[in-house]
Amino acid sequence: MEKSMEWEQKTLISELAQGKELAKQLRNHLNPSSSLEARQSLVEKILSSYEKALSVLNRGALVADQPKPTIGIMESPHSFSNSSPWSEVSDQDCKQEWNKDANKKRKTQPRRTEQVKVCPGTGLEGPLDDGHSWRKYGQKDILGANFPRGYYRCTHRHSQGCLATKQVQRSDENHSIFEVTYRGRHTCNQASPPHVASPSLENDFSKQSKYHCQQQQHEEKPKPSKETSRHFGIDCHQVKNEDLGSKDGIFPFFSFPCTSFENEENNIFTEPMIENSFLGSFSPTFISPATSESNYFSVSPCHMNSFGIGSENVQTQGCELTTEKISAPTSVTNSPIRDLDISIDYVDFDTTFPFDNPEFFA
DNA sequence: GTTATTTGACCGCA
DNA sequence: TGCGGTCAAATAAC
Repeated sequence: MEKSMEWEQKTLISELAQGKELAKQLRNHLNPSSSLEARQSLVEKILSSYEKALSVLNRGALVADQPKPTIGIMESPHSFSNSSPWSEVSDQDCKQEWNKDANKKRKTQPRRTEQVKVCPGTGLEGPLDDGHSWRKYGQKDILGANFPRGYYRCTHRHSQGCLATKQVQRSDENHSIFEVTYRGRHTCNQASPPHVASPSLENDFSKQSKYHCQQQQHEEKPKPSKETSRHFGIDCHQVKNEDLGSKDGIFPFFSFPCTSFENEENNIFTEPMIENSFLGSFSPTFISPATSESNYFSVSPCHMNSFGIGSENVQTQGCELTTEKISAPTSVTNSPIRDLDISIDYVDFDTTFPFDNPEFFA
């Protein structure tokens, strides 16, 4: 508990410090010779940092007096209770929603959207490995979208009644970006074999020649072998929390690629810290296997700083982000920690934290 | 033979 | 009634 608070504190400090650092960089970019792109990028990063910090604070205020769920294994949706830190509005909604027939549509179901950018050449071979196994159950042309939307559900749907689903939609504007929308909550307890190369989502969409536009074709690569698929990477991974009207935290997690945690200076997640603070509490999903659309990507070190989200465009849509869970799938070959699922929920937030202490913000 | 994917059909909501 | 989401049979891959 104490460790958790310390970790949260570090998170806040890290985010704020990062914001400060980025602001400094932005200042340096204020001269006319600096590119607009660079400035915009910095602004986004700064906003991201502060949003992150604020979300931690907001959530902390919300959950301070509430018991925390154990992380990792998604709670059964039927087990939602008002004692959950994710209660508030969404709990009721979710209970209502989830009590319905699992097969019924749940349009109001809380969801979270991630944007996964595929870097051509280093490309991404599939949707993010969020530590769960997914099976595609449908694909649909969406009005106004150039690319079809893929529908996936947890492979443990039948065996364990896991109702989690996700939708993968290739972005129209940027074909290298996949928007992954998660719905439902994993109730499965995964105990699967290690990562295995799997069919790629990129291929999935690539195969659909009718959706190929000329512009895109140069981006599309021939179907890589399983071996080569390991060398693809994510350039950017944006995470949005949608439907936050629910304030639910049903998907209270970020998901981002991370590095191998080898740089203690840039990463607050040093290996010992991870082992001591995180791994011990992680669910099996933390070390879950590759999924049918798992990624095997290498991640540039810059993608993991401070909270590991720094250079990621982590966005929260709508209002507050009440809880967060961090998933940091990494290359099997690159990282000693393959899948990192870190829930900040796990961290107890103490409202007695000395925010009024000037030293904290120094 | 088993498992995963594809795809047309169906259902329900707006 | 159109559209998004899901089902389930057919097919492919392993």
